[in-house]
Amino acid sequence: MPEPKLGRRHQPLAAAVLTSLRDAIVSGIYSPGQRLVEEDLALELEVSRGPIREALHLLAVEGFVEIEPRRGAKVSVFTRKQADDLFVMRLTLEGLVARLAAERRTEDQLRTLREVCDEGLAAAEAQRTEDLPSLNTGFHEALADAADNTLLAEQLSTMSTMIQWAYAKRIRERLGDSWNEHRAIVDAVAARDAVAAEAAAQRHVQNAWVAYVGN
Amino acid sequence: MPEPKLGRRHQPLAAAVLTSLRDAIVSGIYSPGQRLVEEDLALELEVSRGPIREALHLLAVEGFVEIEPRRGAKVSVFTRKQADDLFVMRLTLEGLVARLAAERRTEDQLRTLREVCDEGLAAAEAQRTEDLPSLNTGFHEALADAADNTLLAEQLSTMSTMIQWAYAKRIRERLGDSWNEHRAIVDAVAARDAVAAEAAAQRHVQNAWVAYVGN
DNA sequence: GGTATGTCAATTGTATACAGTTTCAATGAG
DNA sequence: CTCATTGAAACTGTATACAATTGACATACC
Repeated sequence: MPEPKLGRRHQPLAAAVLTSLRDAIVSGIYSPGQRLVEEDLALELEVSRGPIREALHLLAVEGFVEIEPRRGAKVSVFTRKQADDLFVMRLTLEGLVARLAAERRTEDQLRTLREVCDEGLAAAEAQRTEDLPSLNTGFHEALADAADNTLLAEQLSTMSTMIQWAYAKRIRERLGDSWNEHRAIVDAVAARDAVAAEAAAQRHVQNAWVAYVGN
Repeated sequence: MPEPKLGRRHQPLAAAVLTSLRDAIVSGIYSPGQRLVEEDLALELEVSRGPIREALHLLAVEGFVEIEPRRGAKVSVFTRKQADDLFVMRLTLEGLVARLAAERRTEDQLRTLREVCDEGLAAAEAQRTEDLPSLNTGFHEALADAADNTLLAEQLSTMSTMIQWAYAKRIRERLGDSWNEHRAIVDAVAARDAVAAEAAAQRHVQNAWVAYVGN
């Protein structure tokens, strides 16, 4: 096995394969419903079937692929309903994050939140749209950090990836608008107003939903 | 390979291994922190390392074991905080289920809910404690069915298993009391009162928490 | 002509073999 | 006595080989 194509060794290959496949799915290289044959993928990524298998099964748990015994894996197809179900869950959990953040935040965490938020607002006003996605995830990570619930943060992370993918076709750039909503969350968190924080976070996700779905 | 010990063939061995291991962990046969060596498990369950590996990685995603690269898997150790974090999440999601159920239920679903609830109340009054666990999960499954959000139902299912495990040592039998709380949820669902349903469900989980933790 | 059946290719499920790391203990030096 | 070194054992990560099942297509039968 000379010069493997993906990430460096000894972070297990399966991990590299996992992210590689997930990226390929999310970015649309593999389209929904498409069959994912283990050996084909193995050839393509230049590893043996073992790591591929593991990655596929993990992706099945995460929900990106569906596996039927003896019939193999295929990229998940999302009905509108499933996507909406996901969204409702995220709405709820994002509200929880905001509430917890309001209750538990330290002054340090509040400071970083403010910083990220200001940066985001500045980038939005300056139309530096290429920076907005990473700032956006940065904001939500900071909020999750303040909420201090690792499990919740991980859940939300995969969920938001899935939602992004599920609604990919309909996304209109609204990353600029969202920073005013971010600010509202930060203000509530600063005031330790749990109810307001939760409401603001839910409004935020709600608006994203409207932008994605277009109703 | 003559006469494998676990479930019948052609539901993949990995699936059988998965549930077998999870049961063993939850029931305390493997204690928190204990190392889970692939080959030992393979010998014990009379399969090769392949299925064991897969099952372990899936359990890692579910949160029952932790895997460090090149160092193997061990049963997760739960801090009090992590358990509480889990509980908060469940509290929120269980509330969401009740709310959705109140909004979306059909008459049929309401009928089954009522049936399960009556059965549970009867069993509780008759002190038939051995029937209560399955009736309890039956009730929550029926509620999830009415809520009509598969993803949410699956999430909650694993979460409740984990919580049961995490607090296992402290569980006091409160399965009898809980049926009055169940009834309150059903009434709210019947009246299509989403707010009341959500509140009742959260009260229910909250009480379970108190019983588990003992504060 | 339509349905049942048999055969074959494709693909997954499982086992085994080997290579590379990590761990742990014994040994030796300071 | 403590700490670093080194060697071997244990274990994981990966590859390859084989067995078993499925699905499709062709063929035979009613």
